[in-house]
Amino acid sequence: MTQNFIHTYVSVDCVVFGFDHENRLNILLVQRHIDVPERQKRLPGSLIFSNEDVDDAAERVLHELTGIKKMVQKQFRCFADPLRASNEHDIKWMEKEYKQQIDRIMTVAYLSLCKIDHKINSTKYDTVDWCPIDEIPSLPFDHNKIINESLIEIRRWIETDFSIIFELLPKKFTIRQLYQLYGALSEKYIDIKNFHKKISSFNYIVALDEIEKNVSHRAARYYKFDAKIYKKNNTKLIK
Amino acid sequence: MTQNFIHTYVSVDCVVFGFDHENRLNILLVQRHIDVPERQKRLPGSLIFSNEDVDDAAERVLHELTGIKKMVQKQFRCFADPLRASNEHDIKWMEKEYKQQIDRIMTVAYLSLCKIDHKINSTKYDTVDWCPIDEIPSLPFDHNKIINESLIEIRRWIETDFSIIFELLPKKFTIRQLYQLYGALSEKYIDIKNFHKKISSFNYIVALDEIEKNVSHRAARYYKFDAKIYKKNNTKLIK
DNA sequence: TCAAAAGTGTTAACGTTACACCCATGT
DNA sequence: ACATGGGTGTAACGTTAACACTTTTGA
Repeated sequence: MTQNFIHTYVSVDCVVFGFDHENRLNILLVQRHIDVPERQKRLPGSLIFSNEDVDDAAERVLHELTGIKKMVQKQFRCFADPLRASNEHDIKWMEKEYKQQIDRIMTVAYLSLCKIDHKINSTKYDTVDWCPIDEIPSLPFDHNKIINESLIEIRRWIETDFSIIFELLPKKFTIRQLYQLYGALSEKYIDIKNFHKKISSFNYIVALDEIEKNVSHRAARYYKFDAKIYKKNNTKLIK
Repeated sequence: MTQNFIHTYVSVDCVVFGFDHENRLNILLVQRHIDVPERQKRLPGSLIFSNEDVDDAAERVLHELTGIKKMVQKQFRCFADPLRASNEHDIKWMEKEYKQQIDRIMTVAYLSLCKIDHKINSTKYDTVDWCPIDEIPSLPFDHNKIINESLIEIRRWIETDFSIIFELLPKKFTIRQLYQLYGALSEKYIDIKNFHKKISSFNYIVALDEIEKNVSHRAARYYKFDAKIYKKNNTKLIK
């Protein structure tokens, strides 16, 4: 009986979202030359060290991935299907990557958000690419499942704390940009005019002097998000 | 480098909520005679087996705890502080419980809900007691921390899916009972009269013929919750 | 001048809040 | 009779939704 208890490796995997200029959600996928011939895209992740908490491991992975120190991160689910690492290719890859036989592996999945124009400076991966969520290829392990769950989770997150949406937008943004992003993240439809009126009525959405340039229509005003004001009286977008 | 990767035991711990007749949230705590002299209350939990998924382990723990087969359960967080199992008493307890040296242990915490009048038929524990959340004693490991987080989580859960609140109520309930429970689980204040009107307007809240007995005021009607109707048009309590 | 989107204004519908009022029951 | 809570009605208020109208800009 007692010998049946699991004694396992544990990893973290990070789903990093970005919002591109064609109004699509994207996810960061990585590749390394070292992975040839199993070379294929995957979610960034790592086994956790013996004296490391999972949150710290996720922070480390995110830093190795982007070069950014403090990214917003949220643990959302532990994936522990006993067969999740039983694919032949995946087993080979693990042996190569970790230089030891690994039987079973559990992973704790994290969600993170990144402004898509932010420079990505990876110390670990050779290739780090944004991939639109509609074009995610078949990934190793249960990474496709993790991504599907993360989509549910990011939507829930926006409902709970609207302000995290600004992590995905440039510092200066137009209300249309915010509208498009909100549309990509929420089931609820709002008329853009009414959205405009509502958003601009919030005191934590601060109008800037700057407006768009070289657009073939009336230029939109840029706005910024003021986190301090938001914290004082955080209004839900939809009551 | 490679030898530094964690290779660890993993457990699940279950926070089971109940709602008592004094309108207090309660949590199930357990004790076993075998635990003497370290005997103390703790959250129910178990190491997971080598061929077991975490969700299945939680289901097993809940069944061993209550005798109930299919309880509502929700994974809410992995706790992996490297020092969470470093207390001397906790280490001794683990040796006794699992008959092997255990260095580090991660746990995946689950939230579950139970009608407080349901008969508890534990196959594993000698003592299973409801404990009001205001009277939770000091518990081993990080169980107090887990409970604190579970309170945040259950509130979030109610916001996302109002219907789970009925898992905590008897099958027949008065609107006042529902109101008290909602008050214990939500920050939002609603006037009881308006709450009554709103709730009774929902078609998934079905009025029964039965009314209260032996109360020193006008007897309240009993209602039941119809999950099928709810699923068709799930209305949020507060938009 | 046209197309496209910014931005403002108006109104009706809807939901919420705050009470007033009557009902039923045990003490 | 009174206290306590059940249950219904209503009017004021605030928010949302739908849409008309004006403004700005490039082609």
